[in-house]
Formats: sequence, structure tokens, C-alpha cells
Amino acid sequence: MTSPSVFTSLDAYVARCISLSEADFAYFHAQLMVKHYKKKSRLLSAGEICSFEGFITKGCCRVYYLNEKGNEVDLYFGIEEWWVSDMASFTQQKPSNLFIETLEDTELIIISYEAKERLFIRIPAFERMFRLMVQRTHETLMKRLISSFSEPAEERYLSFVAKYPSIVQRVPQHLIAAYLGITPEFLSKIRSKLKAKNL
Amino acid sequence: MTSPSVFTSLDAYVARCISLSEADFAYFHAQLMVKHYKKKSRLLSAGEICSFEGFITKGCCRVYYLNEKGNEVDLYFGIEEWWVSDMASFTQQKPSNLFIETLEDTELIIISYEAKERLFIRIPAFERMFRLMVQRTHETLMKRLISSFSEPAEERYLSFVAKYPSIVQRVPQHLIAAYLGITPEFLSKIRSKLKAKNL
DNA sequence: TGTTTTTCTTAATCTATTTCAATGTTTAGG
DNA sequence: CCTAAACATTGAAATAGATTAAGAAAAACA
Repeated sequence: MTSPSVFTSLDAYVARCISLSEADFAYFHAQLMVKHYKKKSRLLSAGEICSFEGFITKGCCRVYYLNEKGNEVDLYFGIEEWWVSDMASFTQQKPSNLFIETLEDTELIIISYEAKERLFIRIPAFERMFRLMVQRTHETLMKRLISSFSEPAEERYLSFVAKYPSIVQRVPQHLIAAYLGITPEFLSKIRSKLKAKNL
Repeated sequence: MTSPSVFTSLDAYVARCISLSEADFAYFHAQLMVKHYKKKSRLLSAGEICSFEGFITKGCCRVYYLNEKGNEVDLYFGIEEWWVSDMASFTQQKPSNLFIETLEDTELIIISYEAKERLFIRIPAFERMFRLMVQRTHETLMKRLISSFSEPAEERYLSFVAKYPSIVQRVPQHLIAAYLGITPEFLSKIRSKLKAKNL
């Protein structure tokens, strides 16, 4: 258990929320599957029922949807220690509107709907852990909504860079534009304006 | 228990998520407080720690924040059977950035932080009930973010009217504009344009 | 009831952002 | 290493929505 395993970072994540015995951890691990995907793999497509919640241990994913004009709009990017899923689709086992795709070769620990239910029955503390996880996600989303209403694109971009410097390195700019809710052209303009300023 | 009480609608809400014994319900009720507020009462101000999660049994509230320009931006309106709170502030017992205010005379069932913790300890099923509640809230917020990125103001207004007809009746238009992320003037323009079309 | 305050509308001007189109640059694959 | 594809930049024209300011209508209030 003390030697580094695939589960190390996930276990640490869990331990920050709830305390578990060794036996609990073992049962937990038995409910999980480790998956490896190549870059540009599709983990979920709109119309499918999302069959997993995935904790990223290596790599990077994007979660996006297609709007009526056919543009891809990124909801969020996940890197190490993030969960990716379409929670609504997963929880209610109904078809998703979202797409999930890897942007790099990615290692993911996934839990299925049935496994999660088993986990809740056997170790109710996981209800709390997932509640806290959703609450955190919700808080992040709320802040994002607020900033998208209050701040002009330039500030939102600067905040994004400040908050997720590693994502900026790893994700192509047109996807970041999609995340910020602006066109790639406009992001490019913002960046060149910023560059002009800082010189 | 079968005669209508203040708790009737909340109990129904809870029962849709988890099943509880009579004794559980009694303990649950003992953790709650019923509050009455006049129209325009302030339930929470930015800077305070949010001390409650409130379930509206009668009336209407708005949850909003002040952006840098000093404009009030509405995050959501709560009517009967909705929860109002600043979840981030409440859960982490840290100062809020939000304001909560009644728009009508309002009856609210509130639970405090301590009472909620007691409840979780005595009846762990409530972890699930609140997890499901947050998940639902999260899904709603996600949809809102998607529509604010994808749809022009006119469509967002039409969706809002279609989804929350009762709120449209009860809430002044300039607040709905603030909810949609546009100015009251622009909403007015949209409405007169729509009126012209439909005649 | 009349009066004050809040809410709603209209119009002119201004701005952030989009769209379109063209060009340049980097990356990936054969 | 070369070529195609993906990605990024730039500029001009178009547009959704903001801002300002004024007046009309409705609601609250005394």
C-alpha cells in the first residue's frame, strides 16, 4: 500500500475527504478499473449514456458539446487529479449531450454506475466524499458563470492563465478560446494586444 | 404527520431521494427552523458567512452578487421548493461574495451548519439526499453556462420564459435581465421585437 | 387620492466581439 | 524530409449588446 501504485493520487484525494480503513481502500480499489487511452480518443459521445466517472492520473481531457451552429464549446479541461464525466448522464443513466476526448495519452481510473452504487452500500462514507466532490465542482462552475457575466474576455483569459498555467501549456489555443466562450481569432487579438503592452 | 404542516413539501422533497422512518423524520424536523421574512429582507450579505441552507415553502428570493462596476447580477431566483444558500460559504464556513434577498414575503425552512452535521451523523442517508440535491443544482448551472455561451439573449429569454413561467410573473424584468446577463434596456428591446413579431 | 418611487420603454451613439477571408506557422504522418 | 493537416495571426466589415439620457407607465405609499 505504501509503494506507489496507480491508486496513490486517488487514495490521497479520497483521504482528504473521509477516513477509511485498509479494508475499505481494498474494497474501493476492487470497484475501479484503470484505463489507458491514446491521444484523441473519444471517451463519450453525445447520445450515449455516460458509463463512468473517471479520475485522471496522467494526461489531459476535454469535455465539450456541439451548439446549434455546430461549434464545439469546451466546458472544461481535465488534467491530473481531476474527475471527468457527464454527471447528469451518469447519475440519471440518461443520454448525454456531451463529448469527452483525450488531448494527450491519458491514464484514467474509472468507476461504473453499478460499482459506485455497490460502494455507497458497503461504505456509506463515499456518499460524503462524492458530495464534497460535487460541491467543489459546483463552486468552480459558479465562479466561472460569474466571471463570464462580469468580466470582459481579456480578463477572463488572464484569470485562466493565472489559474491553470499548466493547461495553457498543454491545450491548443483555439480550445482555450472555446472554453472562454470567444472565437479563436479574438483570443489571438487579445494575446497580441497583451504582448504589445508587456514590451 | 399526515395533516398538512410547514414540513409537508420539504418532506416530500426528501422522500423523493431517500426513504426514512417516522423517527428519522422527527429527528430531521428537530434540526430545522421555520423563518418568516418580509419582502425585501436581506438573508445574506457579502462578507458574512452563510449560516443556513433554506428551503422555500412560500415566497421568492434572489441570489445575486455585485460585480466590479457595482451592478447586481442575479445568479438565480428561488421559489417554492427551491433551496437558497451560498453553498461554498456555508460548506466551508468562509465569507460569502453573495447577497440573498426576498422578493416577496417568504417562508423558509432553514438548517444550520451544526444541525446539518448532526443530521449527517445520525442519519447518513442525508449525505445522499444532499448529494443528489447538489448534483441537480449543478446540472442546472451547467445548462445555464452552456446556454449563456451558445444562445443569443433573445433565445435565452425565450427559454427562461418557457422554463420558469411563474418566475416571469413574479419577478421584475430588470432582475430577469440581470439573470440573463443583459441590460434591462436590451431586454426591453427584445420584448418589443418579439411583440411585433407575434402580431 | 395624489405623489413619490420603482420599473419599463425608446432612441442615438458607442464598443466588444463575431464573421469572413486571406496568409503564415507549426505539427504529425508517410 | 516533405507534404498535408491542424493551428495561429491579421485586418476589414458587420453585429449583438452596452451606455446614456429622457420620458412613460406602473406600483407603492401616505
